[in-house]
Amino acid sequence: MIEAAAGARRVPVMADVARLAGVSHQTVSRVVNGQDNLRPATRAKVEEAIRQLGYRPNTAARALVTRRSATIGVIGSKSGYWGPSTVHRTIQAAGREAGYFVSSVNLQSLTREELVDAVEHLRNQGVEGIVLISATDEALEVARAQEQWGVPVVVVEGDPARTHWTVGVDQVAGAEAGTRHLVELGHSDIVHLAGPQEWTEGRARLQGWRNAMYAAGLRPSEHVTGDWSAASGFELGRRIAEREDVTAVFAANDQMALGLLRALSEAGRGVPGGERGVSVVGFDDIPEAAYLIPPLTTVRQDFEAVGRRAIEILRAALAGTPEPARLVEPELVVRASTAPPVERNP
Amino acid sequence: MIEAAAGARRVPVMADVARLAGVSHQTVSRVVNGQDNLRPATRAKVEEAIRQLGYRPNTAARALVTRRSATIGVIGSKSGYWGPSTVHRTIQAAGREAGYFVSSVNLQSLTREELVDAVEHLRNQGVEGIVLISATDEALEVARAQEQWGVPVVVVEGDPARTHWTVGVDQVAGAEAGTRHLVELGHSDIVHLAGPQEWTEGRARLQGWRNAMYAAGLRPSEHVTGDWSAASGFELGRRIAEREDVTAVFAANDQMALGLLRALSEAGRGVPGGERGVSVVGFDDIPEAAYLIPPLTTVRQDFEAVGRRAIEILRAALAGTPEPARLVEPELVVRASTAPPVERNP
DNA sequence: CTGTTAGCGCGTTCAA
DNA sequence: TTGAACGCGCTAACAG
Repeated sequence: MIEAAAGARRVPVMADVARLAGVSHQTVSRVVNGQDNLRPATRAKVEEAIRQLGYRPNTAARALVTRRSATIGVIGSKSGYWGPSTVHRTIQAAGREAGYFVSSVNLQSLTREELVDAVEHLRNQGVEGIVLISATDEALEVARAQEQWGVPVVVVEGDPARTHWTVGVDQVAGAEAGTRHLVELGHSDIVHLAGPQEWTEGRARLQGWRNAMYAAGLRPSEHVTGDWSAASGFELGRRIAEREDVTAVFAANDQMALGLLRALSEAGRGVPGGERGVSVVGFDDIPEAAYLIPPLTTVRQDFEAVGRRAIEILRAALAGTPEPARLVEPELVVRASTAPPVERNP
Repeated sequence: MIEAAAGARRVPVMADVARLAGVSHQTVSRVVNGQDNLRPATRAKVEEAIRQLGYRPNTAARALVTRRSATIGVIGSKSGYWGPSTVHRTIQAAGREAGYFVSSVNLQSLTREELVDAVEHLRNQGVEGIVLISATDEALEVARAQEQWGVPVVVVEGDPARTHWTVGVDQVAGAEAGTRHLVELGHSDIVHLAGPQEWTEGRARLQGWRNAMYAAGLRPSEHVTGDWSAASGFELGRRIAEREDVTAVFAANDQMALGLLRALSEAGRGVPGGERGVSVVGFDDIPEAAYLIPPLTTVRQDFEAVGRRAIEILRAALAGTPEPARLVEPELVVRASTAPPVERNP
């Protein structure tokens, strides 16, 4: 370390600022932390010294003494679906605005092992709280043990019955609205192209579809289950396309709807019109939804609201004044992929 | 703090482990850091004590004394396009695998001010290095001043001439391949639906298109410039659809191609066939590309390779053994949206 | 192979 | 309103 001693440029520390300003390091600390019992002249001197030296407080030292890392962790998943990744980005922005550093870890798969690993990783970093984005059953189970984690955990789209703090969109209401729209157009044979049932969203949307069917006095036919991907929407769509009685499909997300649109198109079944036509409703309102062929009627989720709300809840929990879960309302966006069914000639 | 002293459960520290194991805290440190000059029996004792207490090292204290935060920062953008966000997720995974904590900040817009802010934020956190994902001119300019930042910065899709460390896909080669494919099918009037020209990707793809046109002895017609979104692809596509002479379009990304497909469809111009048909090539190969109507021929980028490579380069830079930039090769994926032009009856 | 000592840079006492 | 002393939990350097 001879070089350092000899004057190689070191990162300036509080003591350097104190020396330059002619005060104690303690006074510098007060300026940095915005305390008000300081003579304006003193403050000015210190601020000038800070500027001149380009001083910045050492986060590690501060964290060590305050026992607060000013960091929160976010657990997302590696798959880049529009919804979760938008929530993730919003959380990062909101977390930073709230004065936190945001550390992320993306899971390859939502297995118990990977999840526990991620939590370990974040706890090692000393995060003050965690937001968990992908709510599968396994994730919820792990999150349930949060008392042991020592830090509050907010689960996005979690099951209120199984997690302490949660935030999300009213998935059931959204699915009901999407299905009801089809019912009101006159459809009665409405198939549900469902999402994976180990996801809370997948289950809730299935439930909403059923609710709306029963409410209309219709018997929900069986549903088919995909994996959120366009590929699965296409594969399952081919089978749906063979069923001439079907006049409408409510898909659990826009990607699957997209694959479905192509399957229908290939099968020569128009969307929405024509004698063998099929109406399609999606879920999410991805940015491309309005530009599909045809433009997709879908249920919009305000992912940014969810992300912001997640941070609000986490902050409240950290402050010791927990807030109740509150659902964000989804909104039906009607475009060109839905229309009344055309009379069929038997 | 009487409660604490009275025995309220504290987070265990190294000294607690040492006491329980009957060794010095230094020995515990050695175990924790995996040094090998330890008697197996001692190590076992310590490990048992660690397990029993649920001890975990305090990152802040370690960072303070080692002057290493074990954290790297990633700067991305709030817009959630497939490419950048895939790279972002991969970087997070690769960074963590390399033993780092990964702190992210997503920019609302890529203005100079926001960028400087993000860098400040990350430096305050004491990150050891930074990966900057969105390479616009402003971003590159800010990155250029990295000598002042005190930490190495890797720019994804940066301009090798203007940034120290960079990694990316050979955009020019990709655009050449996409355009050449159209040329080889027999098209000569190939329009380029370009990306924003302040993005290095946007410029490089334009350049590749031009190169391929000249190489084929064709005169590149003027290009139109979008903003990467499906909306802009649709708007510009409507104008392109009016030009009956155009038989092919090379779009700078898949989202714009998606919007374009709809514009062409609305204008009654088939893709790819028919007398007024238009062939379309995209760029990126988003997961939905294979399920558009028709399935999109496009240039695939290996975003995960880019993300992994970014971490490799950053690690090398941190280790003081910088590696040269190396481009990832893109790959043409031929699907159904391209075909030879049909003879026109004038 | 293991223990002792001395900080890392900062905030929290207290006293002045 | 300001300063001095102390310690946060850990690793580095040395001694044994």
